[in-house]
Amino acid sequence: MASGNNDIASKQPRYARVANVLVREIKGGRFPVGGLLPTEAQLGERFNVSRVTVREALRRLEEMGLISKVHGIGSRVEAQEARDSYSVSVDSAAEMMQYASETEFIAWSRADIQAGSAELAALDIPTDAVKLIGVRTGLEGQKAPLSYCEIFINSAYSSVIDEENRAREPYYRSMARLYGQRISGIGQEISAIRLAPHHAKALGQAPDAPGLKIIRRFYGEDRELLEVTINVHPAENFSLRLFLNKNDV
Amino acid sequence: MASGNNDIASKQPRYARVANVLVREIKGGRFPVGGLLPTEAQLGERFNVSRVTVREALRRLEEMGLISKVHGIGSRVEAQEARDSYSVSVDSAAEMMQYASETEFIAWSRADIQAGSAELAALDIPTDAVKLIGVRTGLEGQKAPLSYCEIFINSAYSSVIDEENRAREPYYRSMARLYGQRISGIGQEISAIRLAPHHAKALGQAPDAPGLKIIRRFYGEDRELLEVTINVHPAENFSLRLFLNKNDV
DNA sequence: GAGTGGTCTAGACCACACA
DNA sequence: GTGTGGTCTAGACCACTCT
Repeated sequence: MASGNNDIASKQPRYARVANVLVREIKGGRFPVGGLLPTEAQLGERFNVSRVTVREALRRLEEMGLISKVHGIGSRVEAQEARDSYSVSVDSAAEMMQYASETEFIAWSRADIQAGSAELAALDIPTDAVKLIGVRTGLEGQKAPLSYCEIFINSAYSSVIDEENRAREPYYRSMARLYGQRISGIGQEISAIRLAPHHAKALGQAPDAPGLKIIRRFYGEDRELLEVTINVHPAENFSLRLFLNKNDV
Repeated sequence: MASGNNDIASKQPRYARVANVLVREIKGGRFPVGGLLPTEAQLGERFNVSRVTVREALRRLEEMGLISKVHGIGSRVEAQEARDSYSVSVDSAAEMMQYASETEFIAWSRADIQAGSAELAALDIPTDAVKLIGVRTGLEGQKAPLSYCEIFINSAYSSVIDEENRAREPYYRSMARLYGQRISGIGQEISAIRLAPHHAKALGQAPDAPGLKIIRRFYGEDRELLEVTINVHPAENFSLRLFLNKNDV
């Protein structure tokens, strides 16, 4: 067979046609979830295209989350409908967290907490942890702190805390440097609260003023929980912005 | 040349070796941001691999956000460092927004607003819009509403609003059905507020109680702003959860 | 060993951007 | 027109999984 795209009534590439047919057939139930697609060779024969073209089509299905491929096994159907997937792309996790690069954490107190304690259990922290309480401020002693922080660090990595009790970079980044631990995922839980007296005092706000509370969980390679942070921001000068880009599909 | 991977001291595929070298060279400044990479043919010659292999390598760089490809032009260097990218994967945009599937929006009032008015300008809405005010409730007349809503719909798509002034699905989904408009991106802006009297009344809360305010902007194909929603939730029974998965890289 | 996906090649034509 | 990336083919060997 020559090359190019000679099909009738077709302006789209061949792999797209193959992909579309397969998407429709998966949606229609011809290939049930959990089952295997025909082999690449069989699909090539069926659609009269080369294996490379079949693979290009399957790549799209994979990106859509419809199938996964397993070496030596085949292409497994994972879902009947393409997932909606949105991505947050930023230059660094720090930027996503909206740490201005010129902020600094100042710890006021430090405590070691045993796994199983009520406090850790409430936060789903399964390991021993070091708890730091403090505030995040702009650099060079600005007026009011930006947020009130409680930080729990997995004891296995507690050496990222230096004696100075100040930190100009997030602890998970220190972990990456010192232990080679990379962040594999971040959970965020955002809610509004009424500032407690100690929050209000630390932030220079009126008691009972509204505040934004953000709990973040940082997970490492093996879904190990590395760090949990609780940030309380005064409502007045803080909002969280996220832009989610729809992925292909 | 035969096939396979005959290189010395190399267990990784050839495209990976090509990709690694290029990543290092981009990082090192050999190919400046904004400039073009050598053509695929030139790279194939340099690394002694076929063009298909070069393309596989460039595909990786593209996924890392290091380059973008422009048909007829070349491969443009976009960044010196791989971006951190986190994705939110959910079954639907509705789930991401944490609409329980059993909620319903009830509009109390409707108004047409001209582009350029102060209200629209404050929200960066460039077009005429229809403004709906109402609440989101659980189905079957539950107690208190879940949130107080203001919804601005681009006038060009206002026919998604039915006369009943109730909606069991998000309007952007109706747009997809009626106009074929797909959501390409979503902006979220989250802040804590003190409930205004009309919020408190609608939500059955004490005045001045804290609340979570979420402004969402829904963009269509051409970055056209389709819909803006403002949701105010009582602090007590609402928190926003997001899980961000680190992408490859 | 048999069968699957993973990688690779050489060569070809098409679609797009720019001069 | 010239040159780029986009798509496609036929055929090949490698790496993995299962029997």
